[in-house]
Amino acid sequence: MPDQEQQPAAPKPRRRQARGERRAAQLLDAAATVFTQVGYSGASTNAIAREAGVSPGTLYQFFPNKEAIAVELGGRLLEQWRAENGQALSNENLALPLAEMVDAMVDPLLAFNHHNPAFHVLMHGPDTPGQVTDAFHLFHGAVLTRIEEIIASYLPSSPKSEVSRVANMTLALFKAGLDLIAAHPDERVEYQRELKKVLFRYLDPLLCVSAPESPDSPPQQSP
Amino acid sequence: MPDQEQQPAAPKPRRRQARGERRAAQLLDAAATVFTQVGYSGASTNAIAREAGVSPGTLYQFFPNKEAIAVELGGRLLEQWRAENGQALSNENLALPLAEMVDAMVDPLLAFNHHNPAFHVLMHGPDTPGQVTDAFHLFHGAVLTRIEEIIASYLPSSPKSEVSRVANMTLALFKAGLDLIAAHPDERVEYQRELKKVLFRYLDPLLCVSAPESPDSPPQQSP
Amino acid sequence: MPDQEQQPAAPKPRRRQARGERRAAQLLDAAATVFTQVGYSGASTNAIAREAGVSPGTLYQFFPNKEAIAVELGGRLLEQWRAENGQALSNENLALPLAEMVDAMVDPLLAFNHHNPAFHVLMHGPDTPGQVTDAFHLFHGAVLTRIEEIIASYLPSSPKSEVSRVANMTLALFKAGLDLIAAHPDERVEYQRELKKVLFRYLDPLLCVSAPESPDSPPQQSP
Amino acid sequence: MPDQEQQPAAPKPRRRQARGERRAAQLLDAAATVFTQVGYSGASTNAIAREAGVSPGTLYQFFPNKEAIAVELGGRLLEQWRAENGQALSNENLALPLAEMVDAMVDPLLAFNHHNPAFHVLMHGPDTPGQVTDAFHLFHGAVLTRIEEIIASYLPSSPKSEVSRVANMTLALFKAGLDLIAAHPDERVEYQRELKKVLFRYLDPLLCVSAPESPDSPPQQSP
DNA sequence: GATGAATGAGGATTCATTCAT
DNA sequence: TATGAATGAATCCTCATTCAT
Repeated sequence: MPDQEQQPAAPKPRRRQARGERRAAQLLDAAATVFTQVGYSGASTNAIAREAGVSPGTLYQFFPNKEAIAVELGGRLLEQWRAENGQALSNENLALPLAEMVDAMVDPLLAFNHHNPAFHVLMHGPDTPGQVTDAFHLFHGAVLTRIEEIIASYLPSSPKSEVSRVANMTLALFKAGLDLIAAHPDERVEYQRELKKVLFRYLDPLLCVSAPESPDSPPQQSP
Repeated sequence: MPDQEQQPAAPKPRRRQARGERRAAQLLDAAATVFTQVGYSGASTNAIAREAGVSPGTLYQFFPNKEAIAVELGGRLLEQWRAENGQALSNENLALPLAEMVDAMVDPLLAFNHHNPAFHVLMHGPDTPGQVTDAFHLFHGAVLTRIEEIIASYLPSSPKSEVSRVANMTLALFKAGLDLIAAHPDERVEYQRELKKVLFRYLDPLLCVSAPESPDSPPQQSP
Repeated sequence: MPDQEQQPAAPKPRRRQARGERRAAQLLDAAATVFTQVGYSGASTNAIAREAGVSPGTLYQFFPNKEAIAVELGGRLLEQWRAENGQALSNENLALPLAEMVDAMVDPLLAFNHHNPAFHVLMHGPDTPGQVTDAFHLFHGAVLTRIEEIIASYLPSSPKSEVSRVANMTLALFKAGLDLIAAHPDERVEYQRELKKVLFRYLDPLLCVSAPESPDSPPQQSP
Repeated sequence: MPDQEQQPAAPKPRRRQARGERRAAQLLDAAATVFTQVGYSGASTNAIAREAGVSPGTLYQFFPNKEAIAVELGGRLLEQWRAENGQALSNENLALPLAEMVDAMVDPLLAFNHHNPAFHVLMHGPDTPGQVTDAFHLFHGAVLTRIEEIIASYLPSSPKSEVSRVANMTLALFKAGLDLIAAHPDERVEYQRELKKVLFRYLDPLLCVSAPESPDSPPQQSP
């Protein structure tokens, strides 16, 4: 009965996994489903357990509370995203022209969101402020940090606060697009195109200013 | 126990109705406060009643359920918005160049939202889908319709579906800006400026194409 | 529909009473019953509500939580005790010789406890430390304070700390007697007598020392 | 994986039993710790297992239920007490004058309780009657029996029922003292002295009456 | 109209205990 | 034998809504 796990350096990695790891994953799957169906506040831990086909007690063997489920689900989505798309983007895309960069980010992200609708839910969090503690800040923050890195590479001479602001705005625009697509599933391609327009047009002028080496940037904001 | 209230325009519309009207307003005020503090899902009808200084039973004398409160609050906000800003915008602004138009819309809207934070809450609705039935569709729809009218006046030759899409996107962008400002209250002016950039840059190219009669379309944001 | 209550000085005593006051009392009665049957930790709020013939929600209209029930029940018992026995003891008994004083206190207290077995429960509190917060400290403290007053009147020249210690011990002895009687209901008179012996013999020598005017106090502690 | 343990008296009582014995002891230690911290009702079997560093399943391999843990812990405490103090007291002390007898019992008992705070917990049991079945009756009974023996030796001519009653009262007084010391840890010596006063004064007159053969009964607490 | 009492299903979470490995 | 997963009823408490007064 060998452990699936291979961690040569860790002497006692606690083999609480075989069944447990599977259950945890099962529960996260269930949580993703329920979150998607009824939102975060609407999701009851009992409903998640039921969806996972286990008893409520079992859920609490793996997660100390509802928020922790969201946290871990967010973590898993992030990992999954990186596993699927991470490497490609990390390095190469930073050199791309903006239009292609936007394509290279938005298309896979929207595809990912399409296959993992819980992503959308976690990006928004509950409408009840005060419950937006760790779970969503973590997730949101992780995404934001990545965007900041990318933006920073395009705006190397801008102050940190502005980079941060542009990143925040970019993320907000993306979320807006996510909402629209969720609200108009039959116009997903159109809205996807529209979203990319928004992002491109928002970011393009910013880049021209701080990247004067590209001589023919269409819009000049202030002549 | 004489009524303190003086409504010169409505001479004597039944003491009861006057008092009732006041109660309803009181309750809507309370709802706005509570919604702002704890969000829509977080707001309990009991809390709203308490905030209004009345009993839960009284609340249900004026509103059949929690959602109806949101509906009416939305209606009242819309009315209030029109009363304060409506006329000015309705006609004159349609002729403005885009940059000024964006200013003329965004600034007052953000100011309005600043003074009526429930606006923000109602624009988003609960994170629990399925509860987003009437209340928020109504409100959202009302706002959207107005935006569609404006967009349509700028894009007279575009098909309705595209006008609608652009309006939806515009509204979504505005909501994104609302979120950002709510999340970064100390950078409100910066984000306000950023939001206007986004809107202007998104809309400007659309207009150029379909409105060739304005010769100097290349954006001049602030002359 | 006149208010039962007569508070001439209070202009707005809130007439939330008629039914409510009755329910609250009902709930306290039920709580007393349940506490007596299954102890404080064993008493579930649902069980108390059921015993009172109301729904759990109703209970929470009157008491914010389980502990508050204990607090109010303690308060009510104290009031009831004072109403029934207070005046008599308050002043006159302080002049009595100790043996009569002990009789005058222990007999009515035990009788009271016999008719209000929740008294016993509240004197002990839950066996779970950390839950012994307000509810039981309040009750215990109220009883203790009264004992301290009495003890102080017998030991006028003793330092406060010693008075307090003697009072604490006296109360502890009384609680011990309470336990014994609860554990041996068929020997109540015998244990009652025994308890009085304990108290008398414990207190008598203390008094002699500080009250040298009583010449023939049987035990002399140090010859 | 050699056993660290060395039990010279039991040469080789099965490796398993040795380990098992150790586990049980481990669990009882953990139980003592947890009981002391959160009381009997507050102690969850999971918490005990965790404190012992084993899994809940393991706990149930040694004890059929929570109560059994208390029973065995009580047994172990009794054994331990006997091992440490038993012989000395058993025979010799019965001949002592009361004052010395009280010293000879109370001091070691309080010391023992100080080093084994679970003793206190087990003496009281849960505040939930009905759970006070075996576990606490056993423990309490064992202690009581010993006290009865001692009392009986001082009251040889009294009826059994009275001996029993005096023993019960004595035990109750001792428990009261335990409580006081637990509640006032910084006054432990004072309360210890006070407790001995109580016991001496309670028991002394009883003894004089039925034991006239000791000529100088009038108490000399410390010669 | 207004009040506050009443409801009862449901929510998150715990826990003694059992089972599969 | 030890583990940790699994159970499910029970706990305290909340809330939208209704009802008697």
